[in-house]
Amino acid sequence: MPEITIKDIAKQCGVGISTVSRAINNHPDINPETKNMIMDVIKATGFVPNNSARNLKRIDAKSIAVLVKGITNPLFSDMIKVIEEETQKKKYSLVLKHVEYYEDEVDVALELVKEKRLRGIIFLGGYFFHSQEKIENLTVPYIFSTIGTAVPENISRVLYSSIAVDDRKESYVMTAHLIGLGHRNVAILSAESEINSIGQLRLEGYRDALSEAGIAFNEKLVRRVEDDIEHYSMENGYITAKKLIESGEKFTAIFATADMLAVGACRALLEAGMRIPEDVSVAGYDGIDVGKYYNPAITTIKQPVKEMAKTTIKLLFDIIAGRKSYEHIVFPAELIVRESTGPAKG
Amino acid sequence: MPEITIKDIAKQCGVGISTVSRAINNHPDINPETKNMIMDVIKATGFVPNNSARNLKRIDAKSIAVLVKGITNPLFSDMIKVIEEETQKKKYSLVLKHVEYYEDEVDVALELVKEKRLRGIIFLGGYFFHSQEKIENLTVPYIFSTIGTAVPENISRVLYSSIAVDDRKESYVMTAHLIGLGHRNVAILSAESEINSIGQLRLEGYRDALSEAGIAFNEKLVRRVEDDIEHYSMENGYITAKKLIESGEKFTAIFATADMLAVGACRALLEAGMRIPEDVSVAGYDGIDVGKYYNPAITTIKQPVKEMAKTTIKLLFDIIAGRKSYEHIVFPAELIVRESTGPAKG
DNA sequence: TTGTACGCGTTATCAT
DNA sequence: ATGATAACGCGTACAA
Repeated sequence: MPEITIKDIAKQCGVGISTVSRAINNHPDINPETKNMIMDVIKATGFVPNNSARNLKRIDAKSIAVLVKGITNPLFSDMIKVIEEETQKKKYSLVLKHVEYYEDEVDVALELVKEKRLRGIIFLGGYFFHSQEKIENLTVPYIFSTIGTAVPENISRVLYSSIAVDDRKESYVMTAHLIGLGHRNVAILSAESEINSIGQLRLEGYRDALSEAGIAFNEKLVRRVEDDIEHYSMENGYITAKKLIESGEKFTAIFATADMLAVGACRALLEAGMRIPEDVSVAGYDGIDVGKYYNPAITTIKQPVKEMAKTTIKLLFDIIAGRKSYEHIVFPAELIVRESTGPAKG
Repeated sequence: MPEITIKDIAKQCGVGISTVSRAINNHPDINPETKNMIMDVIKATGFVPNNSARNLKRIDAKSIAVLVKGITNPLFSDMIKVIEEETQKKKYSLVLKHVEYYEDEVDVALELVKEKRLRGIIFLGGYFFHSQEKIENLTVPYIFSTIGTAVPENISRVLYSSIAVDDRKESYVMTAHLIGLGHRNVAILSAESEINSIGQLRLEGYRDALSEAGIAFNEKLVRRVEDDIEHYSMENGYITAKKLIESGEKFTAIFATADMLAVGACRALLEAGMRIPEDVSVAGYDGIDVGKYYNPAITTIKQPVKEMAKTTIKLLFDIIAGRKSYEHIVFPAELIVRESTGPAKG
């Protein structure tokens, strides 16, 4: 089928191509009558301009992009919402791009920058071990928002910006909370083992608290989630906690390094006939809704998602405007004690 | 900054533009040596082809798109995963596009078809009250996958395809289950009131069951969720259930028309000192993970999400291949009785 | 196997 | 206010 183009519209209206273009793009230099007439024909024919051609020609798109790796993460939804709002306020348009787990987010970014003439990028999720060489090709400002992400340590810090929570420290806080309640055998449900991954950082915080309290680190209490299903899922928390229980290893508390895992862990404990927190305390991490509504409500580390998102987008626009060149901001998180943690048994 | 183009590469390599193009696109007619040389230069310079220009030229992209309205819906994640897999098997590429709640999904589709030379579209989420006129401009096959969606009733059914669950019937099944347990005062947590919205359909199923059992419909037991926060969220379930409780209206069961709402409702009941299901039964709808892991596990209507997704993508490819022209498929859902529903009190 | 030249649909520039 | 025309960056006939 012969796609209808701006030329056809021009012909049908008996005007020049540029006049049609003016009508479409709300240009000032056009007679209202002509414009109306053209718009009528466009409506009637159902003409839709080709974005590829537009992007090709357009110098300036006034748009930024968010590259999201792991759309499942409920924390991202909130962040994206905030980013969308702020972007609109600045009269920018936002390109939301979902990156497959097997894709390289920098490659995707590189493509997108050219394709859409982006002015900036926000990376949400993913691990960042990109070659400095490659990332130097990214000629627009970009920010790593490290919620569910590790900050790239192998790249010069002046090259990029980041917004993060100190995962190691906050994880320490949570573990210390449990130890403070008298728990000596604290199991941890942990995900990725890659260096600098959040999973790893949270594990280190756990070890920090242990060693500070003079508690020997027990490898058997560190349970890695299944690798072949989604890492931070309730199912994985359930499976991993179940294995822990069946292992016979003694513990009075479980620190699940994500609320999603904590929910699954709770279920496993309950099914095994254990009470929470009377028999076993359960702690999560992230501060997502489900922990608040679960029964029992789950003690967690709440990341200030909205504030982080606001800061992220503000920083990006500051960099775009040349008011800043880069910045690395660490946000404090908050320990929220709810019903799932209590004094150690006995 | 002067963006680097295919011309620059050609010049630097001392070859013609088309040769570079051949190298990039894995064309057969090219000397491996030449190709390697070119690829090296591309790597070194960090050249990335401009997708807009490519799309503009390319006649055939072998790609389809999924337009998702309401990325928050956990059901969508599963569907998308399946669709991605099947699409890859067919050697097609998939464009995943998030549609804002205020955007018209057909407009977005129209744009995208031109921009990316799509061969087909799957609509996930959104309400479909589009003018037939507009939708007739959509010249590629499209399917409405009605999970969290209402099928467009105002458009000729030969124009589109749909994959759905009979919301009214399944809702009837759940309500009948509760009535069968002896419940006479069943409250319902319901969302949208637009005609043919899933919220409305599920409400009708509820009324069907009531009238069949000879139970008078009590308007006061129909609780609409807050309109200004996300409809199908735990928070909304919590707030709405709390209001119901505080209203003093008598009920022994709550049918939450989404599992997310059910979770919030459970929390509200528990906080009010009620036991589930001993004092009040709670039923959900959708069959998402959280219901399975909640305490108590929530009785629900499980939509066969994966099967539906598989059928959707298969149907789309059938239509693209011309093996079919359109089809409307209704999937049976499954009542899963778990811990949150039991005999009526007293 | 390789290079040249045209056109994809649009916007921007320059006349008019 | 309007129209002709040159890019935008790439793919692809076609010629070599």
